[in-house]
Amino acid sequence: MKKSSDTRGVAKAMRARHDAPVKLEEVARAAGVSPSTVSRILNGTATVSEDKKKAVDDAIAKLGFVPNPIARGLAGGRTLSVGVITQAIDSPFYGVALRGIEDELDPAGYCPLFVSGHWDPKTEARCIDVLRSRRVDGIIVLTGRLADQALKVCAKRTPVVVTGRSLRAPGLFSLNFDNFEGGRLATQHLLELGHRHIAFIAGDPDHPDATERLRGYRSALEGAGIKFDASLVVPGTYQEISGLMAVDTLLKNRQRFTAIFAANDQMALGATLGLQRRSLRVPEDVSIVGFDDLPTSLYAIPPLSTVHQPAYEMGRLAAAAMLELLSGTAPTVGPPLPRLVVRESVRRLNS
Amino acid sequence: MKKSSDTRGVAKAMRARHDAPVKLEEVARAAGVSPSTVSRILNGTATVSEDKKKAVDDAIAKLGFVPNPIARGLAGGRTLSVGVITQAIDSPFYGVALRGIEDELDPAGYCPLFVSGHWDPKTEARCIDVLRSRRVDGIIVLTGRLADQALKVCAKRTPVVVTGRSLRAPGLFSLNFDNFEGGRLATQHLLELGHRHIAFIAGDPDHPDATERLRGYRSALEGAGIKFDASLVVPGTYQEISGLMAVDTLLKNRQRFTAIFAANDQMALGATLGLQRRSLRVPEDVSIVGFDDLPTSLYAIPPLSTVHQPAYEMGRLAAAAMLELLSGTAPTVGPPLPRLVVRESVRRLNS
DNA sequence: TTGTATGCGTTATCAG
DNA sequence: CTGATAACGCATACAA
Repeated sequence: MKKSSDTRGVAKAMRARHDAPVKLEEVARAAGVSPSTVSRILNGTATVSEDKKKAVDDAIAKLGFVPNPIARGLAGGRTLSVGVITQAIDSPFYGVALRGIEDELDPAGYCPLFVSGHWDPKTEARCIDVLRSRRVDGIIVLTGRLADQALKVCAKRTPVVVTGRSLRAPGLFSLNFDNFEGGRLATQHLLELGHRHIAFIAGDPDHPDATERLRGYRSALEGAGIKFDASLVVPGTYQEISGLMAVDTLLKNRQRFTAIFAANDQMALGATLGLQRRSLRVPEDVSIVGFDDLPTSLYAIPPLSTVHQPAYEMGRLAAAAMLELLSGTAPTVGPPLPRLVVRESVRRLNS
Repeated sequence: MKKSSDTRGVAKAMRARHDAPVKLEEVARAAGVSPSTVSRILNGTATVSEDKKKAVDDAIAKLGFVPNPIARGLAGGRTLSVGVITQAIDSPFYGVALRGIEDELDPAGYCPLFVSGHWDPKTEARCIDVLRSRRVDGIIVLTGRLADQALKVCAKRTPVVVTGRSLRAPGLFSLNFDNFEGGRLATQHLLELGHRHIAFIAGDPDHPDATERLRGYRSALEGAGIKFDASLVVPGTYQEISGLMAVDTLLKNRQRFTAIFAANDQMALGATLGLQRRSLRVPEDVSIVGFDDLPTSLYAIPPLSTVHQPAYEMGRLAAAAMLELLSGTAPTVGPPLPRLVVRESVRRLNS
């Protein structure tokens, strides 16, 4: 181990090459106090006399001391980081939620650790293991397909906040979104514009979200005295392409419809494209309403009417709830409400 | 400290409530060897006799032992995590790159730590501090506005991979994308379709990307013997809205143009919407080419012709380079090449 | 090849 | 209010 055929000492060597990070002990020496006192000041663990506090603060400033979270985590059991299980780090929808989480956690000194579950229960379970092993102080789960039970078990050891479900368990807080009401709102809107034949492009039936939106659709229909017609419901996968294919299916089956409610914006956009390919215009020939209100939906052509799902706010709320959990108080935040955003993809039906 | 008006012991209490994580020492005892031997087997630091190795592996499996990265980080100086400075965690473009990074790092046992710089040099500098303090083994910077010099300094202590620049320094590897060539490609394409009056919606002039794309545009024009007309170039901000406004500006100034090259897809989409608002159709009246090839551009209406920027691959390459850096070998990966993707937003000009 | 001893930078538990 | 001292869980020179 001399001339280094060694491949692992690199990072270490680089660190050594220059000034090593200043440590708490040095601060203590510089301030003429004990390490414990410095620690106490840093964490507010106990009251310290004013003069010593000042001396320490000065020393910290002068030396540019930054506490080492790794050591802190080992010693104190807290890492000031919270794990976030999202489904795909590049999801246009969840991305906004991640930003909300980041914005809420940052001022509190916490740092999010994002991992992707890819809608796979096994992967999500592995994510939990990874986060656990990294000793995160808490875990935020954005929807996902992990069994409720698994979350409850997890919550016994690590505080958990989960969106998209309604659960109740010790150490666990859930923040659901009223997808049923959202689905109802969208359908209702089309009904009020005079539409009677409203197709529904469904989402993945494994998603509780998706089935709730479908329920909302049915409920609105029935409330208007319209019989539910299963042949107007086509399956989808939440991807654009499935919206496009859904339109093909509807048209091929010669279904009669003047409006489409898609269970998410991505499918609504796919459907719009599908219609255009058949020379059907939106909204002149067919009205379309989506769900989610993705950032890009505002600039779709035509700008998409949709059910706004406040992902950013959802992220903030989830993070806020986590901070409350972490501080020992019961979370008090409530879920955000669905809201219809009317843009240019719908029109009143002339009867 | 009895009835707990205490707010910090919660996490710890929860952890204690159930089985504590099994530690290396217990594995050693169960296998009848010393802790160091277990450690060696875990890290492949030295050769170990077959039988002991088997005993340890069995013990690990039976006890379900998972090494504690925190302790590992403290003791060994490596955390098996690499920091990633993206600009906005919800960016549709960088999101895909993050996924590439994740996919490449995961099999190597590394874990990405994402932080957002928000295109602000100061914030990015803070990000570096955060990552440093978290003892990441390396840092990947996705473009951003941090001074080159700052990156070089950072690289002296922590290996750095940066995209969107061409730098050379010890411990630093950069992976640029040929924005000039991309801009040339897009413009060239429009020229070949017979367009002579091609407007350009520019990106933020602070972005080297943006100015390079403009250069490519000019170069192609001049190559075709067309004089550069500054009044056909309108400033933009890379946001959809600025594309929309750019069209307004162009029209208000009564500029004559049959095609638009937008410095990114978001502005191209905004421009498309702007044209539609003025009853101009794409591509019948105006052809449009974008830049980036966002996942959503395929489903834009009409599907957008654009310069494909392989963000996912870029992410993978950056991560691969980082792994090489970390293992002490000089990175060998090269940058991906720009490629034009022709879809339905352009048409040949009848002259 | 294997075990022993020490240190990584903090926090927490005690005495004082 | 403050200072010693012992963990925290693992890696690694060093000795055997």
